[in-house]
Formats: sequence, structure tokens, C-alpha cells
Amino acid sequence: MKELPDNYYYLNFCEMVRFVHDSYSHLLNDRELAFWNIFRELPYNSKLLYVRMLTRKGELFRLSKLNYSEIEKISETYHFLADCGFVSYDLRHYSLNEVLHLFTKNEWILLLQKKKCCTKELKKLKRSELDSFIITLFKDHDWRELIQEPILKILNQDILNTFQILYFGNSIQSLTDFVLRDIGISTFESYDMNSLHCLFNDRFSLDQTLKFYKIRDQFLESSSLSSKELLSYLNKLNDLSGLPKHILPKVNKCKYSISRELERIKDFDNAILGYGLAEGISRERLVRTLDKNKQAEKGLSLCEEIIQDPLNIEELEFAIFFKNKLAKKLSLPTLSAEVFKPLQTTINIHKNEEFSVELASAAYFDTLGNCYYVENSLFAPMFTLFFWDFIFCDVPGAFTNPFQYRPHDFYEHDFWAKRNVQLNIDWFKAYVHNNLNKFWYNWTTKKNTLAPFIYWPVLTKELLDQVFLNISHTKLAHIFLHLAKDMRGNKSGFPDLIFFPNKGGVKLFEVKGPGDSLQKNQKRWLSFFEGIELNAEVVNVRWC
DNA sequence: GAACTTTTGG
DNA sequence: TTCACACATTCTT
DNA sequence: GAATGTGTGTCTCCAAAAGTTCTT
Ligand SMILES: [Mn+2]
Ligand SMILES: [Mn+2]
Repeated sequence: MKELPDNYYYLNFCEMVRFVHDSYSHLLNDRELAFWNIFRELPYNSKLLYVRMLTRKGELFRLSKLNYSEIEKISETYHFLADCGFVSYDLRHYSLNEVLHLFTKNEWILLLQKKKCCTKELKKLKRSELDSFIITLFKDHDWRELIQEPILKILNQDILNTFQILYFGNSIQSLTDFVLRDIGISTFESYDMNSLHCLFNDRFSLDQTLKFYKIRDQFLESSSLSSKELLSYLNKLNDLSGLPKHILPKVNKCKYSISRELERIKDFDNAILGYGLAEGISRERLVRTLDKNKQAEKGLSLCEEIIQDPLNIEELEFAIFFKNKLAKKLSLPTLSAEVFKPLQTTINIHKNEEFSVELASAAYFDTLGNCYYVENSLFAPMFTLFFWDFIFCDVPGAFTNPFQYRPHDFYEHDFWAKRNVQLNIDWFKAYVHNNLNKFWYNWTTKKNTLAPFIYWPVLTKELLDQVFLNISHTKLAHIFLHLAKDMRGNKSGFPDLIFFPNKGGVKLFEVKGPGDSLQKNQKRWLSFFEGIELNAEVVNVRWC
């Protein structure tokens, strides 16, 4: 773990804001521009204190809780911040409710002694009960006289939020990502960002995006909403316009979640309405809800529409299956589809609460050879290691900050086309065959670097050696091509175990304990492995 | 004061 | 924010 | 037994400090 300078948080903040200021100055409004221009001129201590406050939870802080060894002359420091509009400290602007959590139970009880409250009685109360007691106590008079120290309110928190969204391109990452990188916990690939690209074209699209995040956060925090409330969320989302391309999927996902909630509370009409607004991503739920709402004909024709132009294999398989189901319901002719039946074996092992079924099975097979519990952490990561240079190459718009574990367009349909990779088996065969050195070079030099699909602890040399020894380049090429064709859809569903028996060869096992059954994506991979003649079967575990 | 959760900071 | 599993309920045969 | 829906565990970095709850 590396040592950080004692003003690390300040340096990180400046690095981020300076980047945003330099590359997005044309998007920033007067308030945001002033924020940075005034901040830069603040005394050093005030800048430190402000950023320290930014990294903490909430917006109110007791001065006594802001003691940092590197920040001196705290009183002077916060007054300067207040004069420049970065904090305020007027108690009259706070409600009792906001201030409650700033003091511990014991502190409140001490303060209330002056109000001749019975200490023993109060100590018996739970925190939440004490809170409501205090609220009622001060219903008619002022609580502020009790407070003897300044309470600071941080201002302009929303600006940091805006800057983070501009810098990272999402609302998940934050200044802590700098720290995690700098102390060596997460290593990011050092890709080029020469073809610099703006995630937002104009102020309007940025504002709409900020609005979207606000609506989504509000929805995610809420619970057991009524039909009316859910609809109002849906309408708010629908009123947004001019959103940048990379935000649209998030909006659709949010519309989907809201509609799913409408479906759960059995407001099928509005759920159907909402699924329709989510542009494609929710056609399966739309069909199911139409069926629940006694609109089987409409569901059936939507199934046909999906079959004509499916979004992915999952959707296609669903449409075929459900079309049949609805046809039966409507007494229409049906097609009997061929069902894939994977090979099955049964093993009896002792139940041990300590280990999962997968680990217990792996231990069982390990006595007959070498067995590893790899699930999705073998083939997809190998794929990433082979194609590393394509994944991290500098395509315009792919990388906009140093904290990405994958390019922005990773899951887009034209991802490989943009990188001049033909999704063609001969090309893949040749590529795998000719790039083993590259694979091992990446495995060695990129170790512990964050990358799509990769979970490093599983990827040991011992395991990979056996994979290359027992699985031909041709078969690997087939697997990689399948992955490349639909990375989102095919990154999961791989069998639990890979087994190298003592007598030689390789087998993939999907472990199923009692009461568990194959999932759709697991079936698809098993059937794919059958197609390329790679041994894969289901292991049913019986406890004994 | 043990056992637990939440917050903090590098 | 993910995937796979466990478990409950309902449908289908 | 299949299909469907819901909830859970394990991850997201980790250790120390602060705060709460409940037991002895
Ligand atoms: Mn599994
Ligand atoms: Mn399994």
C-alpha cells in the first residue's frame, strides 16, 4: 500500500475539477465557473477544509467534528469559506430535524438536563424514540439556545456532483476512485485518450441528464409507491428530451423498473404503457403483461414481431416459447419445438454446511483429477486477455477519463466493427492460433489490472496451462467468437466446474443441487459446447 | 462492556 | 451492481 | 415437473473509530 501526501484529497479534487473546467468550459454555467475561479483564490486552509467537508456524509457539520491535523486556524478558515459562499453557519436556517443526528444520544441527554428532563428516563429510550421526544419537546420553543458551537452547512455540493458526472460519465464513481487507484487497490489500464471526446454536446443535454439522475435516485429511494406515484415518475422521465446517447439505456432501464413495479401492483394497463415507453428493452415483460391483462392476441402478434427482429437470443427464445403458449391458449395451431437435453450424471456426496454445492463437488472431482470452480471467470477472461489490445485501443469516445475498466462502447453492436475485427470463424481461429504469445504477455504484464470479465484470482498459470493443453485453439476460437457476437448475453451462464481427469481430457460440469435447475443462459452454453464437441454435462448432486 | 452497525479515511 | 441460487407459488400434464 | 416470481448471498477495499443497543 502506497503512502499518500497529506493533502491527497485536495490534489484529487483539483485534478478532477481542472479537467472538467478545461474540457467542458463551454458547458459550464456562470455559477459553476465562478465556483472554480473563487475556489482557486481561497486561502490554502480553507480549500482543504472545504474538500474535507465534501468527502463526508451529509451537509451539516459541528465545527468540533471537523478536526484535521493538517488544517490549522479553523475559526479563521471557516469564516473565510463563509464569506466566499462555500459554507454557511446560521443556526436559524436549520431545522431541528437536520441537527438531531449531529449529536449522540448521550450528548442530547446532557443538553436536555438544562431543560430539567429526567436523565434516567431518557437513557431508556431508543435513539429514534429520543428523536421524536426531542421534536415534541421543542414544538413550541426554540432548540437553538442549547447549541453552543457553530454548525457549518456546506454549500455547492451539487456542483461537485455535476463535475463528477462530467468527469466519469456516470453517477457511480467519485473522488474515492482516485484514492483506490493511488493506494494500489485498483489498477486501471493506461490507455490512450488522444482522440478526446465530449460526453455531452450542450448544456441542455447535461441539464436533462442531471434531471434524470435526480428522478432516478428519488425513485430508487422510495418504496411501495401507488399507481399514481409510479405514473408520475414515468411521466417525468418521458418529459426529458435531448439526452445524450449513452444515457438513454439508463433511462429505459429506469422506465422498465417503474413499469415492473406497476405490474407487481397489478396495474397492468399502465405497466403496458410504461413498457411501451422503454423502447425495446422490455418486450418480454410487455408480452407477459399483455397476457396477464387478457390481451393474448396482442401478445401473440408482439411475439411474432420479436421473432422477425429479435434484440438478442434470449428474447428470440422467449418469443418462440411464449408464442406457442399463447397460440395454445387461443386454440391456434402450434409448432412443437425441439428441446435441448444436456447429458446428466448424478453424484452422491456428504453434505457439509461449510461449503457450497459447487465447492463440495469440485472437491469430489479433485480426487479424480484436477477440478476448478470457475463459472464465468475462465473463458470470458481468456477472451479479454486475447483481445486486450482491441478492447483498450483508442477509438474516439471510448475513453474519456483514466478510471475506466472498459471502453464506453463495449456493449454496443458496432464495437468490433469499429475496431476492424471481423466476426468470422476463420479469422478467429487464425487470431487465437497466432496470438498465444500476446495472451501470455497480457497475463503477465496486466496482472491485477481491471478489465471486463476478469477476476484475477481464478486465472492461475496452472489452470490456464491445462486449458491450453486440453482444449484446441479451434474450440477456443469458437467460444470467443460466440462471446464477441453478444458479449452482454453470453458473458454469463458458463458451467460451474472445469475438470481435467487423471486419464486425460477435459469436461465442463454445471452443478445442480436438489431443487436447482438449469437457467436459460446455462442451457445455451451447454448446447453450444455440444455443438463444438466440447464435453459438458450437468452434475446432479445428491446429499448422503 | 460485548456485539452490533455506520462512518471515516488512506 | 452482478450473477447464480434457494425457495415459494401457480400452472400444466 | 415446469414455469414464474421473489428474495438472498457475495461481491463492490479494508481497518479503525464512532455510535447504538442490549446483556451481564
Ligand atoms: Mn453456478
Ligand atoms: Mn450450478
